Amino acid sequence: MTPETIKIACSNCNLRELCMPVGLNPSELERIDEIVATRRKVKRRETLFHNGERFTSLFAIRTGVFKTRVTTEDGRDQVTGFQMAGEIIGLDGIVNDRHTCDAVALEDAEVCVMPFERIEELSREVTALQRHVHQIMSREIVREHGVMLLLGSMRAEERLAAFLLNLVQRLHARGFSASELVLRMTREEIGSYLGLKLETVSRTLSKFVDDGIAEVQQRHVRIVDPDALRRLVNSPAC
Amino acid sequence: MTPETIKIACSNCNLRELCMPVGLNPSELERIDEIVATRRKVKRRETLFHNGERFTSLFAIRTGVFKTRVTTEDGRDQVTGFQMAGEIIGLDGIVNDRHTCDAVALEDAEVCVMPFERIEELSREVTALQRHVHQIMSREIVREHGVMLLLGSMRAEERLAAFLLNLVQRLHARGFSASELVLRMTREEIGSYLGLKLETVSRTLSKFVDDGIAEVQQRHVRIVDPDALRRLVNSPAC
DNA sequence: CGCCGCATTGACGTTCGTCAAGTCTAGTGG
DNA sequence: CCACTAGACTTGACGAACGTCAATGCGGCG
Repeated sequence: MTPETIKIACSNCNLRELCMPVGLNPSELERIDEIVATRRKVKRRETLFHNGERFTSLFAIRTGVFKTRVTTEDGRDQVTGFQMAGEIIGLDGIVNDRHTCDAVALEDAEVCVMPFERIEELSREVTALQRHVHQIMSREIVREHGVMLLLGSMRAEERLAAFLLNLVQRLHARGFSASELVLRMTREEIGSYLGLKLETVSRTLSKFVDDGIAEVQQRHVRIVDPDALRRLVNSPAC
Repeated sequence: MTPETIKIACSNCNLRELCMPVGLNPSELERIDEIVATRRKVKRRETLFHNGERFTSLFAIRTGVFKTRVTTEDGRDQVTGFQMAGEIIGLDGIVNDRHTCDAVALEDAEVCVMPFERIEELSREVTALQRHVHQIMSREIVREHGVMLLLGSMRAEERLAAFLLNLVQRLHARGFSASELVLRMTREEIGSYLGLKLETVSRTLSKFVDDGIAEVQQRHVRIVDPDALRRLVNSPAC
C-alpha cells in the first residue's frame, strides 16, 4: 500500500534493450532517463492498477510476473495476459484515461513508473522513442490476434502446447533455460487465459507427461520433447 | 488490382469526427489534410492488404465493411474483427514493418490511404494527433480484450448476443437503425470471429427467432427484444 | 503438526462440432 | 422470362471434447 519509490536511471539498466529503443545517441539517452519517475514495488497478489482507476502511467516490469485480467459485471473474469521483465503494461488505460483491466502481481515484483504525459512529450522530440511506443502497442495488438486464434480455433492440447512454448521462449530470451520453467500462475489462471477449466489444464498436462512430452511436478515443468509440442500447435485439428 | 486514386481533404469529410481528432484549430486542420495521400477503392472479396505485405500506411475506411483475419501454416484462419466506416485498419503492421493479417472487403469499399511516416511526422507537431493515434491503438487493445473475454468464457448464445449488440450499436452511431441491420458477412465468418461453427451460428440465430428475441431473414436481422440480448450477455453462465 | 490452497483423477453431463440431407436465394444463361 | 446452378443457409442425428461435480492427494506455511 505504501509504494517504495527510488529514483533510478534507464541508461544503465540491464533491461534497457527489452523496454527501451536501441541506437540512441548519448544526449537522447540522457533524456530517456527522465521518463522513469520512480520505481514501485508490488507484493504478490497485490494489484499494480485496477479496472476503473485513473490512468497516468505506463509501467515497465523490472522483476516479477504479472497477470492482467478483465472482469464482467456478473463476476466472470478472463486473464488477458502474463507479463514479465522488460514488458510494458497499462496500455489499455490510454483510450479513456481509465484502466479497463486489473494487473496483479503473481510474485513480489518491481516496476518502473513512466508517466504517460512525459512519454508523449519526449516522443515528440526523440523519434526513436515515438517509433518505439508505436511498436509496443502494435506488438500487443498482434499478440492478441494470436490469442484470439488460439481461443477461437484450437483444442485444449494445442492451446496448452502453444502456451508452454510461448512462455519458455520468452524466458529463454531473458537468459533462463530453454526447456525448464517454473509456472508463476495456478492451473486456474492458465485455464482462464486459455479458455479452459482448471481440470482440463491439469488433465492435459498429465497427458503430456504420459506421452513423454514433458515432466511436471506441481509448478515445475520440463519440456522433454519440444518438437512434439510444436507439431501439436501446427497440426490440423483432426 | 488498379486502385483508383483521388486526392481529397479530411477537413470537410463527414467522417472526420470518427477517424480524426476533434478540436483542432484551422492551421492544424490544414496540416491534417496532408495525411491522406490518396483514396483507394477495393472491390468485394478483394484484399486491402495481406499477411506478409510490406507495411507503409494505415487506412481509414470511408465506405464498406472489411474483415481482418489471421491464418496459421496449416490453413486454419480466425477472423479478428469486422471494421466499418470511420475505423482505422493496418495497426498490426507497425511492429515488424509487415502486415500480419489480411484485410478483405465484404462489399465494395473505399479507404483513405494514410502513409504512416506522414502520420508520425505530423503527430510530433500536432499533439492532438499524437494523442489520437495513441488512443486508436489503445482502443483496439481494449476491444481485443473484450473479444478474448467473449471467446474464453462465453457460451454460444452469449457470444452471438454480444456480437449483434455490438454491431447494431456501431451502426446506430453511424446513423443507421438501432434495431435493424444487414449482415455483410456470412454465417461462417461470424462463426470464425466468435469461435463457433457456422451451424452453431445458424442454430443460435434460429433460437433467437423462436424465443421472440429477433427476426431473421437471411442477412436481414431485426432485434425485437434488445433487453433479452443484454440479459444474455450479462447473465452468469448457468 | 495440522490446516489450507492447489492439484489430480474419476464419473457423468452438456454443449458444441461433425456429417449429411435438404431448402432458399441470387445470379446466369438459354 | 424461366430454368438452372452455385453458394449460403437451415435442420436433424449423432459423437467428441470439454465442463461439472466430487473425492482424494499433496505440499508449504504458520
